[in-house]
Amino acid sequence: MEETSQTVPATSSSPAKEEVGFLRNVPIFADLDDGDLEKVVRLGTRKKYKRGNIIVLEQEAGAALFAIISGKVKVVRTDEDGREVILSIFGPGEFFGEMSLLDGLERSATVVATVKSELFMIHRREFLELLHTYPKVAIALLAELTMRLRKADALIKSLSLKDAAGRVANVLLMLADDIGVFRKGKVEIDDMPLQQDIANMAGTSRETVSRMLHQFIRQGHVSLVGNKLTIHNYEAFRKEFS
Amino acid sequence: MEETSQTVPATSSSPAKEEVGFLRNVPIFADLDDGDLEKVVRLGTRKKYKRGNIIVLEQEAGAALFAIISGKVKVVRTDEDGREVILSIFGPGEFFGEMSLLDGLERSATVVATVKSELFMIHRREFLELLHTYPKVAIALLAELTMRLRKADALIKSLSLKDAAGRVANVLLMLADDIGVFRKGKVEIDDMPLQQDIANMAGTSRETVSRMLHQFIRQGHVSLVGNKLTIHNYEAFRKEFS
DNA sequence: CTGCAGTTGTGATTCCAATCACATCCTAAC
DNA sequence: GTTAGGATGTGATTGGAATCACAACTGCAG
Repeated sequence: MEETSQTVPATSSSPAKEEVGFLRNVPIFADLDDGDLEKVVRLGTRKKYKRGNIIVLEQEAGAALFAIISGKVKVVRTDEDGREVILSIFGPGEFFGEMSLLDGLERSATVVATVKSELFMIHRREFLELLHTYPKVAIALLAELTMRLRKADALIKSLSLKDAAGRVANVLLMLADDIGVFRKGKVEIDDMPLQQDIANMAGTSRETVSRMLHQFIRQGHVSLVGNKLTIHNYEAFRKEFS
Repeated sequence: MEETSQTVPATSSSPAKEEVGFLRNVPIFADLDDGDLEKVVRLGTRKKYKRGNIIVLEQEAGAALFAIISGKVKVVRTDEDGREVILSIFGPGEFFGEMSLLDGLERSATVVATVKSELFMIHRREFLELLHTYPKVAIALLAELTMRLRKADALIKSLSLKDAAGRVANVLLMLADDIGVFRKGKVEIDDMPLQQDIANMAGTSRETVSRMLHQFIRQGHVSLVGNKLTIHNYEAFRKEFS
């Protein structure tokens, strides 16, 4: 898949047309029609980041909404002594940065590109306009925030009530839901995160993640080939580690 | 404070007028003017609950928005073996139930009245109408959900990175922010929750909460008289247990 | 007042998981 | 290929907090 941004669009003098495609995968914009999407595209800019680049920094006042065109980012909060929690991992079609944008408070987390990524950025002013012009977007945003709250609540429950095995299992199940490929009861998770990152999502240590993963393998719940993990029976696995 | 619902309103045939008062304390309705508030009041109904009553039950499909007129509720999720996490505690002016309402999914938590409470309830259909009629409400709701996400993220960080002392301190600080009275660097929290409930917010055991509370007292950070806890130096306490 | 259910305080014990400490394995660069 | 840095596997040790077990206190009901 190569960029073809030099292709001349048929109906407009702006270099849009096929650029609006990625916006259609972004849930909060999905309801808009082509014309509106083009307007949205013109409100923002594209930005590229290399693996490890910081996209937004905790405590910065800046405010913009980012949508991921390609790549992957993690949203983290960090300790005084450098230990980090991963609050979310986002991929293509997902967006972030809406929080300080909606309430004007400073950013509460840092966002880092975990691989080379291209993002679409809209500044606060433009986004708020958008929100008022297209109530649909506001409603879609409500749905998205709701989903995130549900996920956050589930994570809180897991962190509060489960032991290390349960918390690691929970992360695997979250990954399955997010990026897994379901096929006949099995789920394949290509492109597993590093064990350290799993640990930072599960609120445990890297070593414990390693041990739990192998425990799951010994128990026949999952198998791991290279970077691809397979959960053999999603329902059974979920049930065992609620 | 006695109910005076039989007082005849001056301008309307409905028994509204002084009933709209409580809605003004509800952030998502705060921007509406008197006339609109009266309409809102007529869309819903009042309900009373006794201490311990279940207001909404996890996994129910039902959908309604509840605003608290008086009293206090806790939002909990429960284990197979009965252990519970408290996700939030809400008091007068706060609302809940918007999630399954916005995304149509089943409820993900149970809500229980912790004291005698009176609630105002609006059904899904009416609320969604409201959302479309008054975009202001949608925007205010976005702000509220954002705040809840911030709180959830902070809790996740606390649960992931801090030890028992830090997590209990964190709950005290949350309570301070929510219901504390600030005066010259000190914060008084009247009406402290049960230790068991603090434990269920901090992801620890009741015994540990007891020990940590006494540790804080020995260290001079807080004092406890009857049911009132005082944090002697909010900033210092926060800093020590970030 | 008496009693009882609910709440809290505190020791003793147990055990899970963090940490420490390496060995090993990978892969990506040279 | 060789090498180096990152990532992972796994034992040994330790510590923090859950759990168990009661005692003490509190308030409310009768």
